[in-house]
Amino acid sequence: MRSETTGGAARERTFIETARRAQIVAVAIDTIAELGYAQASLARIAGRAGISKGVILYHFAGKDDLVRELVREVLAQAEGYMRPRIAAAEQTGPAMLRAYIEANLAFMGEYRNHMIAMAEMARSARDADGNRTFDTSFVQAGVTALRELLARFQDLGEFRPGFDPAVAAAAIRAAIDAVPARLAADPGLDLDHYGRELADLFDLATRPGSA
Amino acid sequence: MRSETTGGAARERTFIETARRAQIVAVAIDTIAELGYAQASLARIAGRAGISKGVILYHFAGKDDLVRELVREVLAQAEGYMRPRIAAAEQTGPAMLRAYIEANLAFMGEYRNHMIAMAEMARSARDADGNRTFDTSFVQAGVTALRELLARFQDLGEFRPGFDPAVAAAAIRAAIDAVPARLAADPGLDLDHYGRELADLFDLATRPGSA
Amino acid sequence: MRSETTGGAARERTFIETARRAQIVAVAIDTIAELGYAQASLARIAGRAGISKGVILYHFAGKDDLVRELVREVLAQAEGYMRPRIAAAEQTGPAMLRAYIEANLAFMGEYRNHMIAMAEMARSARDADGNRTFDTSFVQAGVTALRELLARFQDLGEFRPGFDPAVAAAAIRAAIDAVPARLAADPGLDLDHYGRELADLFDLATRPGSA
Amino acid sequence: MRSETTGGAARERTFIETARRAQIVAVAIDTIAELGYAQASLARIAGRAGISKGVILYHFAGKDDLVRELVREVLAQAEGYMRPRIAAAEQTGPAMLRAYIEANLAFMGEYRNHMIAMAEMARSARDADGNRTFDTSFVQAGVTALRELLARFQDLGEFRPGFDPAVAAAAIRAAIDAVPARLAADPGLDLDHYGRELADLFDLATRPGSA
DNA sequence: TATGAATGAGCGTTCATTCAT
DNA sequence: AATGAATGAACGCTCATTCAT
Repeated sequence: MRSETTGGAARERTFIETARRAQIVAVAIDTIAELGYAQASLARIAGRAGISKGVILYHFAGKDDLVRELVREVLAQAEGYMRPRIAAAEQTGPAMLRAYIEANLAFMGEYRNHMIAMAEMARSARDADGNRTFDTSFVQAGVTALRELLARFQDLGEFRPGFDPAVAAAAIRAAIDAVPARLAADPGLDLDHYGRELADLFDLATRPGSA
Repeated sequence: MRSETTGGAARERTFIETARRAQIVAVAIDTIAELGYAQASLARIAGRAGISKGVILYHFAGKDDLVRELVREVLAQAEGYMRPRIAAAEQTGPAMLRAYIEANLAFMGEYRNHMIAMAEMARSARDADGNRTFDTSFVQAGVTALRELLARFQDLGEFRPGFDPAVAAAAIRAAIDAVPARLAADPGLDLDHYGRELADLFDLATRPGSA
Repeated sequence: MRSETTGGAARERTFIETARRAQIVAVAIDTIAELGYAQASLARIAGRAGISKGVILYHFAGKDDLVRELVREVLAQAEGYMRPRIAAAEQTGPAMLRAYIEANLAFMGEYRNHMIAMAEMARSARDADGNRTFDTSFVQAGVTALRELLARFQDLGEFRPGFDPAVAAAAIRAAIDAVPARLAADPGLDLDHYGRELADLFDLATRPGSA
Repeated sequence: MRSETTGGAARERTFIETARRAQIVAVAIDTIAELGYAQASLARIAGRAGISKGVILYHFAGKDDLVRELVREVLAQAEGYMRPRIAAAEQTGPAMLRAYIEANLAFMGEYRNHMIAMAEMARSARDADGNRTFDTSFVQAGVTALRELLARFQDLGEFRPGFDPAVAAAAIRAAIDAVPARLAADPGLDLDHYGRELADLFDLATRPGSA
């Protein structure tokens, strides 16, 4: 098990351990996405994975640890997916904003459950005292990055000067984050269309020289 | 006892019963808003209300029933608050959209916990099998009404013809629904400013003759 | 349940609650005495009491609470039993010491399991970090009271001046505390005889004018 | 693997095996002494030893086996330490009793954790059914040896004829066995003083011609 | 109308132990 | 000789719910 023996020395991971951890995280993602965080008990996750509850606790220090790993993983995957797409866009404000929105939606199409699970996590995961485990921090992080992008190009005159980048960033993120729920309700949703429409809306909303 | 929305003879409620139900719902709203749905056990709610757990189950058929009532109540309150404000606006698409957004934000300012609790509910409340108690239905309802408004005035030429009213409605609702979370993180948030900014963004995004 | 509703206002206890608490404490005493603290799980105690595990947790805030109540009760009982016996003795050092020892042994005869359970508690009960729940404190308390008695009458010249009251008190308490274990091993032990012998030994050991 | 005290062909132990067993026992002693028996899980012991849990179970048949070995070892060490000290004393009852008590205390000073662990064992170690692993047997053994010593010299007239050697032996052992706990509570305890005081007390209590 | 009592399922976690490697 | 992987039972505890009063 993790760090049972070593005193923090970052110990290598076995092949089998890596595989199991990945499997467990994957099953956890699906479970959370389908049943919600509160219903995703270790027993339920283990059951779906066809393993005993103990296995999870052998590989993870606790439910918290599993959840944290899960979030880390999805975040890494999302970034790995989206960063090149945004980098590939023309480096102007509007083009990057469109690329950002569309890349997000594309990621959702390919990693649907990952995103649904993340949305669940972000809003539901709390400790026993009711304090948020991720007290908006990682949602906040996304909003902040976006706000900075908007502000930077607003200063350069590529966006309309009048709007508050904080509010715009929040609105854009919210529109994106709402997609998983819609997707769950209507699995046939056309994400390409959705992404383009969303990009259009916020493009117009932030385009210079309109107000 | 009886409290399910029995289809049959909708038995009158005594004064005391009405009062108790209202009290319980009020405490439940605050509890959910502060601690989250998962931590809002009947025991906790009863404790904060200064009554015994049994009282809740005397007045409500179960937790589900309480939650359903809670949602019903908040929705009714929200509608009662917003409808006149929207009706008071100039009856054009853009004006009504602005009124809609600003009324929503204003409501949040005055009934903060109500809205936070609603957001918790919408995303968290599930039964033991993981099925959503409100399978997006009431969020959906809000989106649908908004979509119809957009579509109607789009047909009349008061909105830009090119956009998909469904996507726009979803984006607007999402931006509004994200506010409670931001409010929880930053209680000093200026809702008037936020509302105006949001209205500006979506006004520009939907204004005719821009694309 | 305790303090579910009230905010510390010491709420009266129902007849039934009092009875249940007493029953549970009694069964817990027997269970701990017979099986040891570590084996005395809530489930085991409940099983022996013919009730469900939940009942215990309904009446006590947790295992800790139960244990604390148990200790409190036994201590109170022991004091109620012994105090009059010691008070009834001639108020000289040696006579009181003898009365103290014999009263202790007599109590053990009548409340055998109580004392065995106490001994278990004193030495075994620890929290999850390995810290003693009763870090020798209540054993210490007994030793301290005894030491003071010895010291007081030593000053008055009723005990031999040469000995260290702290060591003597510890030795006497230890000799007494060892009895439950012997009793468990040999249920036929003659406690009267044992008590008299013990009193003789420590009488001689502390008598003035011998060294 | 084999490590139970098999009655049969007592298979030789390799050097490495002997070393590992000794190491494990040593760590177990410290762990039990510091955290108590209940907290001294195999995982915890292995962790402190820097080895995997499996190693312990490779070298010992189970936790029981480890504990038994531990006790055997400490007893052997204690005897090796004390026997020469007692043999070196003048071979009279009182002198040997004093030597016995002081040798015990001296041993505690030098092998503090060993004795604390022993005390924990003696009173706490039980199997899953609550039966004592050492049903007082080894404590009993110590008491018996002491009782025989007292009885022998009592017959020779070197001790006061009136007392019951069984009770006296039990009291003396109890006084000695209580020291580890006091030592844990007050690490600065002066064991020499304590030993001398104890010896004085029991010397006077058993001296001939006093009653 | 309300309460206190009790239940049973489920939770996350710890643990000694087994087993293949 | 040693390890890592896995298991299953048990633990203390929380919860929604039932029921007699």
